Amino acid sequence: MKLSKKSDYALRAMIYLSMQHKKGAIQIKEISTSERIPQKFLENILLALRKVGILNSKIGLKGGYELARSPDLITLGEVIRALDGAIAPVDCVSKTSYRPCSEEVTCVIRGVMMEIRNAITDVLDRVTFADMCSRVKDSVEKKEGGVLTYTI
Amino acid sequence: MKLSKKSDYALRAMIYLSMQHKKGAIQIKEISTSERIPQKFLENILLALRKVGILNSKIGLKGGYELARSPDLITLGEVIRALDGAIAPVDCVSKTSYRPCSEEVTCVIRGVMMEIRNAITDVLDRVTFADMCSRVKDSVEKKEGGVLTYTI
DNA sequence: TAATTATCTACTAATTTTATAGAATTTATA
DNA sequence: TATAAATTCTATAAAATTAGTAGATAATTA
Repeated sequence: MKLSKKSDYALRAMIYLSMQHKKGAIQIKEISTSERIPQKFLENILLALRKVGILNSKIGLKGGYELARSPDLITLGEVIRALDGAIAPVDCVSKTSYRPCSEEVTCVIRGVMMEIRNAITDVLDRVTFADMCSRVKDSVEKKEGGVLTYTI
Repeated sequence: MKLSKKSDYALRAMIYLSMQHKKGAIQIKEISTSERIPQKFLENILLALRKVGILNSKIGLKGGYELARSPDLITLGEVIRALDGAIAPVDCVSKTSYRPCSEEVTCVIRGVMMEIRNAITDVLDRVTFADMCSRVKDSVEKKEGGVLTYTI
């Protein structure tokens, strides 16, 4: 029941990009140093997000990545699915990678896992990166002294 | 976000034992063949459940395993934690294996993961093996022809 | 005493996760 | 048009976790 490093990095990178939305392309290197994510690993992650249409990229000098859509139209669930595949705890209750379990007809574990999957996706498919930005801002404002930096 | 084979096997074995509650010790071999679980693997699993006080065992002829408590006093969460450790998607929101995340003060991912952890444990710490037994029985009754066997 | 059953210690195999290497391609701009 | 800077692509490697196995030991019953 663990979030992979890959998805964790992806969420952080996505929050970073959402905070800079509409400010042009951001380079991998900038994200990787700011968020302390191994650069080569982050390359793979951002590439995957581009391939599913969450990010746009520009090659060459002054190139980089930016959101393909407004942050309020991208959910955490979409990002996690792009990297880790199905969110469901067992495949027999997955929408995106359904496979029947061995004894589906009377599988009672299935019922419980379905409840859990729904509970998880209720959160992940509802929360957008616009929400995450608000939370970051709230979190920054609450800090005494009002330092201008924030960390994801 | 995947349930391990180990936990899946454990749940199936526990449901099997719950269905036979108060009928004396059940041998590993019987569970392993009925539920199609590799016997040696199941040994490890049942041993782990005994060590945390969920099962009792008897060695020797006519020995075997049985529940240490009534099925309505054992939750799915307790079993999964015994085998896979923490249920929380990231350690910084785990009750049982808490570790601060790198930038906890303003970690907004933490907030979402906390919601998810709560959603998952709401289910897993509420549903007991007595509930699972009822579901199995319901599922059997609904089957046309009323075959007397059930499969988990 | 013999058969049966859990227990224990220690592996091994397979899979998944977490990266890394290096060449190829594209682009801005001096 | 050369150069530097950036993504892209293909491939591999290292590490960690998960899944499963082997075989000897101890306890119990009949």
